[in-house]
Amino acid sequence: MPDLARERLDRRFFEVPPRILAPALLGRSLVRVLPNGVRLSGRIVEVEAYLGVKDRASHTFGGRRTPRNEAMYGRAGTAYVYFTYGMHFCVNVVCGEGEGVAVLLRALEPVEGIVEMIRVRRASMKREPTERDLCSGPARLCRAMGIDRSHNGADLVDGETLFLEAGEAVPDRYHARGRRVGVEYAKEWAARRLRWFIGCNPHVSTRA
DNA sequence: ATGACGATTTACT
DNA sequence: GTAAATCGTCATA
Repeated sequence: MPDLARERLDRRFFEVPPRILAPALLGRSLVRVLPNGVRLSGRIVEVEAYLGVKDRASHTFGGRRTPRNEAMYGRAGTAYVYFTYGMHFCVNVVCGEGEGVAVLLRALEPVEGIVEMIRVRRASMKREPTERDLCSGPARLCRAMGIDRSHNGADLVDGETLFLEAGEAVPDRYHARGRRVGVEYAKEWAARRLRWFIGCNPHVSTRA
């Protein structure tokens, strides 16, 4: 019989507002297939919604549209990968209807390819990484999963190297919410509770 | 051409 | 808790 958790999420799943998609992504699987065929995956345990042109914390705030954020205006189910702080990549799931809205993937619980993830993450740390160090942050998970500039604009619905599988949705009663991280510059938008995570999960980036 | 700034992570005090 | 690392991007000139 088919393994329902390994079914892909269909396009319609992503064609919803970011505040709907964000919590719906908890418990789903982000899958990366390396050039050598090795499969890496993680269960999504923390996300943030970015509400587009009206949201001061969003890269598309005020209708800003540049080569960098172009992918964020793409069709629902597109990956928006950006480079920041001169050294880190972060990945978003574009949603809505081409209006520049997306959900940032902030933390995963490693599932497949953990040994490979440890090997990669070890390179950027002085001490030996623990399993909790691997994907507990938006840039950490990209590093561990081998996600970079080349995945910007990739299709997470039909893609071959980076995509989402159904996994198992997390019931609302296990959801925790809070302010988004690192967006203090966004003034009143910084206080909005647009971050969702699995409250009891040790792989989230921060619990606050 | 220049300068300020990150949707972060790491190590160190 | 604080500070350094590090550079692509974009607004300004």
